[in-house]
Amino acid sequence: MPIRLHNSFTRQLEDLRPIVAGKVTMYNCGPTVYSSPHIGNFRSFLFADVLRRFLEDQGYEVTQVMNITDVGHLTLDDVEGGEDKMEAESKRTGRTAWDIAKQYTEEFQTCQEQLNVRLPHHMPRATDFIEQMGEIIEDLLKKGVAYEVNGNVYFEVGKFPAYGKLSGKVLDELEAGARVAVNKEKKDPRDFALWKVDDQHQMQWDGPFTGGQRGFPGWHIECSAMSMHYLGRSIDIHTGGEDNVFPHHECEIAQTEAHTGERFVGIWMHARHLLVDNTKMSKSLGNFFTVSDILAKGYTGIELRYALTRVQYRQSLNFTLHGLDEARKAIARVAEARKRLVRIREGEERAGGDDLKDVIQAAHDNFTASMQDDLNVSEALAATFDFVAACNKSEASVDGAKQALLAFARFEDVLAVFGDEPVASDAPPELVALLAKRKVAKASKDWATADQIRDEIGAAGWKIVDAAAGARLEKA
RNA sequence: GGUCGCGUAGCCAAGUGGUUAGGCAACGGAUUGCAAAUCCGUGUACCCCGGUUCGAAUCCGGGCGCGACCUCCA
Repeated sequence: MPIRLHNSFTRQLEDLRPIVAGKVTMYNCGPTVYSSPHIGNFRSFLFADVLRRFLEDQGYEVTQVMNITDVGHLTLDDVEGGEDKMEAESKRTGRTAWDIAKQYTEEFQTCQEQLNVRLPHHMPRATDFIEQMGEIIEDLLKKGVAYEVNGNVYFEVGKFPAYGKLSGKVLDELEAGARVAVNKEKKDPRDFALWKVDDQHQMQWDGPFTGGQRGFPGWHIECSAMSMHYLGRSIDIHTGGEDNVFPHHECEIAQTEAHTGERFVGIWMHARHLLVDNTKMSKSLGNFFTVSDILAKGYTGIELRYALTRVQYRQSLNFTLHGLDEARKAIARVAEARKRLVRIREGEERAGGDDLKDVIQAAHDNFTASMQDDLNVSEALAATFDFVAACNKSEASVDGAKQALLAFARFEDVLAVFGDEPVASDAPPELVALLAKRKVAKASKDWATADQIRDEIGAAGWKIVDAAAGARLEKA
């Protein structure tokens, strides 16, 4: 069974057919580092991470590139005025744009670790690729699909007939002046900037193309440059949030394909936006969360990851704090089942005779089929929970437990929402001794002593679990 | 206005012409000296109205409601 993925470009599910058999090249639109990344950003990044993990699970050699946008992302208020997000934040805080970019890049990387993200192979910064952007601009100027006015360089959309195909926009509909002041420099209001002249800009470079003046690059050109640098002219998969479809990805296609004459991307994939309490996340509504906001409330990275991953990427996901509580319980259910299997494997709990072979096979098959179906994580989780129930009901043999744990390890490898394999028991010896004393007390019906010992163990941060198979200690 | 998506049991959420998705909660049971924890069991739900069909929550048409995008945004 091939992996089927939804291609935004064709609006259809398509079999993944990499350019080079067995290898997948993937580019993910990454963060703009002018403020703390929020959980909505991470829904997209986690989607990319799960995609990469599943491709690797399926035996593909993946090369993953995620850019860090540290320049040239123009603000709405000032789209044609030349100020970008980094500059705006700099003005607001009185710090340099370079400082701001550095701080938030580091914060982004910390969040990735907290959320159990497998790091992309390359995470290039736009500011390190000015020269490569210049090469593309130079070529587009030479080909006559870009033009220069007062030092500013624009891509001439009218020269690229396929413009609008990804987003489904008809050119005529992109009317001038709808939401943005008309820029008289442009031949056509739809034309977009490749290079902006601005000698006030903190981040400025000599124009990296013939006759180029000092300034900074437009937003879209960075992804074309970095994608081509690391992955070549044509790549298999390009991901981003749904808001990237237009204009960002539309512009990427235009400038890249006008430059190379080849198809830029095989499959475009876009993650639906996250909603919080059924409405768009925004600072003014008070439903805006960064990763650290959630961690500060006492939730773990993995709980947040579960909550952000559990719904398929193309469905809108409604994030709530209640959802985090549910995630915590669901994760615990999986952990409990794994713990029991570990105890059986380690000989700490009596093993049965069931090798769980059929159950394990069904779990693997269902999990794989779900993920192959355009990364249907909800179904893959259902397969996992069915497996939990089956394991709990079984009288697993030592080998059965061992194999079942390997299956759980695989599901964790792909989704990374359950955590590492739990340890059977690592209680300190003195507490184990106390537990033995309690057993004696209980046998002689000395409840006072037994309860006292339970309190002592509780005070040490552990709890006694009286199960049918005998009492054991677990971290409270 | 244009484009697109959604409406599933208390909540979250898969599925998509005939077979119990799953999670959380709730309820019942097992276990226990009591408790905690855990495990097992229990839900016949698909916005409304027409149509197609032997059969529709699933397809078609209409309606109502919600949301997203339309050069800030993952």
